[in-house]
Amino acid sequence: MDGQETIPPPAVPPLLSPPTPPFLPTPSSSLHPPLDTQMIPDIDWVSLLSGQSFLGHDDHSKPIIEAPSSMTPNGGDHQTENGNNKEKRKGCRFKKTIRPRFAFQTRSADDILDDGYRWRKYGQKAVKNSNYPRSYYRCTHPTCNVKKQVQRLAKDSSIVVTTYEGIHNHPCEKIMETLTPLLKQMQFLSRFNINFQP
DNA sequence: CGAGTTTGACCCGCGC
DNA sequence: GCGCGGGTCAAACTCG
Repeated sequence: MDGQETIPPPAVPPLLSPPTPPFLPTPSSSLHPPLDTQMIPDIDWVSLLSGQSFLGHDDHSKPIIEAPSSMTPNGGDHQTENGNNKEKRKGCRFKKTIRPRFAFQTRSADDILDDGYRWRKYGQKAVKNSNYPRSYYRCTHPTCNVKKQVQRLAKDSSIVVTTYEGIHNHPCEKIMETLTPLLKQMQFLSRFNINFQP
């Protein structure tokens, strides 16, 4: 091992039931959490929202699936400077890097669960042994390279399997939108030394 | 008009 | 070496 962690990959990623979907239970009414998801009580939402890693800071926060090597172009940030230069894609695509990856199932009518981040779909593929296509999404934040795959279970079409790859390096927009006025108000009130005591 | 989606083509890794 | 399957690109298209 050359210093790199090799996480034993599940040959076929088992579709584990969730400890935790990383969708964010924000107070925003625009969010539509899946109908049947479970939350991990100990998840570090602060770290998650602040864009820090929430994986592996403790035993209980292990990702559901740790995939070993996801193929990411140029270590994850792949931009062809000239779109027409397909030759550049040769050889620099699919560099193997280790990125945190985890999946979870949700029972939902919607394929896309609103996790508070903004996603842009960049592909869709029919998957073998499945009637449902797999959709590929990328975080729209300019410096963030998190991806996710969304696919319905062939056996149970009401279950959506979402696989996240990478960690957001920016706060969740929707939560920040919601929390910012709240925090300002708290700051304002704290000036007058108001204690919130029961 | 900009942002997001669709979709066919392309590329790569892997198993045989 | 070849074919298959999965992942990504990018032009065309749609939508607000």
